[in-house]
Amino acid sequence: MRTLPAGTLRAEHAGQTVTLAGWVARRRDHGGVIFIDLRDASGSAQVVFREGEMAERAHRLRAEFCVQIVGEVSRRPTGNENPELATGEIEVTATELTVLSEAAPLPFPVDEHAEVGEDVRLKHRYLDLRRPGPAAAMRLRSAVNRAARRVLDERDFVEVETPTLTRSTPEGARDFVVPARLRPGSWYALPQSPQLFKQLLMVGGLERYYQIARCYRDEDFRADRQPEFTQLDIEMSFVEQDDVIELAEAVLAALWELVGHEVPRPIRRISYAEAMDRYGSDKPDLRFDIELTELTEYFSGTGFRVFQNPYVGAVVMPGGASQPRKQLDAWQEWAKQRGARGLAYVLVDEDGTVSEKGPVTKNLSETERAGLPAAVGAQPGDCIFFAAGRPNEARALLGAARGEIARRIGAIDENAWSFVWVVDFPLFEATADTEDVAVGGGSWTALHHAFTSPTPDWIDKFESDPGNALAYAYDIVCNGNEIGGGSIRIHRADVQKRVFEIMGLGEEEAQDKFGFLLDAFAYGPPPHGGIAFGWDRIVALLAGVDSIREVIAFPKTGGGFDPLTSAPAPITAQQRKEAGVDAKPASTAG
RNA sequence: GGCCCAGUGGCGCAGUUGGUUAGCGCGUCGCCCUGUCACGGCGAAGGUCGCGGGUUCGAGUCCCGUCUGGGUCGCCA
Repeated sequence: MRTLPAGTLRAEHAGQTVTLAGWVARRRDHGGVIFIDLRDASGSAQVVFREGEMAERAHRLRAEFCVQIVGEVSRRPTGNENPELATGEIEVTATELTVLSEAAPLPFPVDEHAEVGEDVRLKHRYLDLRRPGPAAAMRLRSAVNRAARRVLDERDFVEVETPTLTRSTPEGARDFVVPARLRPGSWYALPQSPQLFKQLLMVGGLERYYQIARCYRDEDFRADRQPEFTQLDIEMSFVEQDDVIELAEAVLAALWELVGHEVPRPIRRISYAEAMDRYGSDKPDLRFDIELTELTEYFSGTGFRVFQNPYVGAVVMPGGASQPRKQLDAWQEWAKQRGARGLAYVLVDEDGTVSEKGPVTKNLSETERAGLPAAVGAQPGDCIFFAAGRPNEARALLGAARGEIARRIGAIDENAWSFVWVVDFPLFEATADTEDVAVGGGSWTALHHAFTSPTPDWIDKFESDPGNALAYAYDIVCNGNEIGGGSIRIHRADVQKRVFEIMGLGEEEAQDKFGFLLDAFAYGPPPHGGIAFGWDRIVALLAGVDSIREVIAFPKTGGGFDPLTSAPAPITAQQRKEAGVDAKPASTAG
C-alpha cells in the first residue's frame, strides 16, 4: 500500500515517485494550492495538491482522514524549506489521492501542542495514541521489554507464563476474585504477583525464570497504582544476594542505555538502618545530599517535654530562616496532613546563633541553644526542623520534610539518575510497632514476606533477637522510587518452620495457607532467590513522565474505571446465574 | 476511608462584593485565498454552567448533599 514511510523521506528521494499512506495531520488550504501534512507512524511529510481536480478533492479532506497518495518527491522551492522538520527539505506533489476512510469531527485535537484533559484522552485513547508523546511512550515500553529479554536470554533464562486464575493466598493486599462456574460457590483469585509460582518453578528445576507478568491488587488507587500492573519477575536457583544484584544491575544498565545513560556499576548499597537513619526513608532520593541528624542523645537531659521522646531528630533547610511566618505555618499544616502533630523548628540568625523567633527556642536551655547549629550542621540563615516520637514515625516525617525541602529550594537535578540498593532489611517487624495497642505473644510479622530468608549471620539465631535479625532482602531505588525488590528465599524446612513459629503461625495454619508450597518444598528445593521490578514505574521514569498511566496502553482511572470500555459494567441475570456468583458455599472457609 | 483542588459549547480556560444578553482562544461548518508549515481573511452554528435540594426579588457565583476526575495521607511490595 505504500513504498516507504512518510517520515523517512529526505532530499535524496527527490525525483522518485512514491506511494504514501497515513492520516491528515493538518491542512493548509490556499485555494489554488493545498498543503497536507501526512502523518504515519514514522513521522510526517508535506504533500502538495495543485489546481484542478486534485486541489478540488484535497479541499474536502479533513483532520484525521486516512488517505493514500501517489506523488513525486521533490526538493522544496528555495526559501520554502523548513529546518524544523526532519522532512522539511522535500515535499510530495500528489498525482493520485485515495480516501481510505473518513474521520468524524474530533473530540480533541490530535496535536502535540494541545493540552487535553486526561479523561477525554483516555476515553478516546486510540486518538491519543496518534499523538507523538503517547506513541513514543508505547514504543519505548516495547524497547524496554526487548532490552530486558535480550539480557535475560543471553543468560539462559526461561520465560514462563504462570496462571492468572489461581488460588487466593494471604499476601498483603486484597485479591480480585473470579467466580468458578463449574464449582459454584468457589472462586479463583487473580495473582498479586507470581511469587509462589516462581518458587515452584525453582523446585521444578528450571533454575532461571523470568516473566513480564501482569499482577492484580484490589486496593485503593493512587497516582502510582493501577488495579492491574506489570512486573518483570525473576527467580534464580543456586544463587546468593550478590548474584541476583549483579543480574539486576545488568538489566537496569540495558534499560537506561536506551535513554543514553550509563548506569555506574556496581550500584552503591546502603543498609536499611543507615537509610532510615540518614534519610528517614527506605527509598531515599540521593539526588541531593540533605541528611537527618539524630539528636536523641543531645536532648537526653532536656526540660522540653516535646523532646523527651525515644527519638529526636532534625533536618536543616538551607536558607530557611528567611521564610515568612506564613510559610513556616504552612509547614505545620503540611506535617499535620501527614498525621504528625506539627513540625517544630528554630531559625538560625545571620550571626550563627539560634533566633529568639519561633515557638521552640524559649523551651531550650542556653547550652542546648548554643550547641544546636553545630550539632545539626546548620549555617547562618538556615531553618532547623525537628521531629520527636517513636523512631519510625519521627524519621518518616523528617524524611518527607527532607524531600519537600529539596523540592522547595530547587536542590533536585531533574536530569540526574541516582541508583541505590537498600539491603539488610529487618526480617521481622514488631506488630506493636505498627499498631497503637501492643499485642501480646508472637507479635512479629514478616516485613517482606514469610519466605524471605534471614541473612547467613542470622539464620541460626534469629529467635534470640527477632527485632534485630536481618533479612536477605534488597530493594533497588531510583530517584526516590522503589523500582524493584526481592530476596533470597528460605529453602530449608527447619528454617521455615522456625520463622513461622516466631510469627505465631502454627503448623496447621501454615499448611492451610501455603500448603502446596510447603508440600513442594518437601522434595529437595534448591537454594533460590529473585527480584521483581515495577515495570510501569521504570518505563515512566525512562519516558520522563509523572504518571504510570502514560506508559500503559489502556489505563484505568483512580476508581478502577476504564473510560474507554466503561468497565466494570453490570452483567445480565443469565450471566450472573451461570457464573454462580450467588451460590452458597458448602462450607465457609477462612 | 480522611483531607485538598477541579467540574462552564467538541477541547483548553475566564467569569469581580450574587444583578439582568455567560465571554475568550482553539476546533467545527460555509465562503474567499497559488507557497504555507500551530497559514491567513470574512461569516455562522454550537452552552440543562456535573447532578439534587436550599437561601434570595434574583445563583455559574452563597449554603447543604451527592457524583465524577486529579492530588495527598491511610491502605498497599
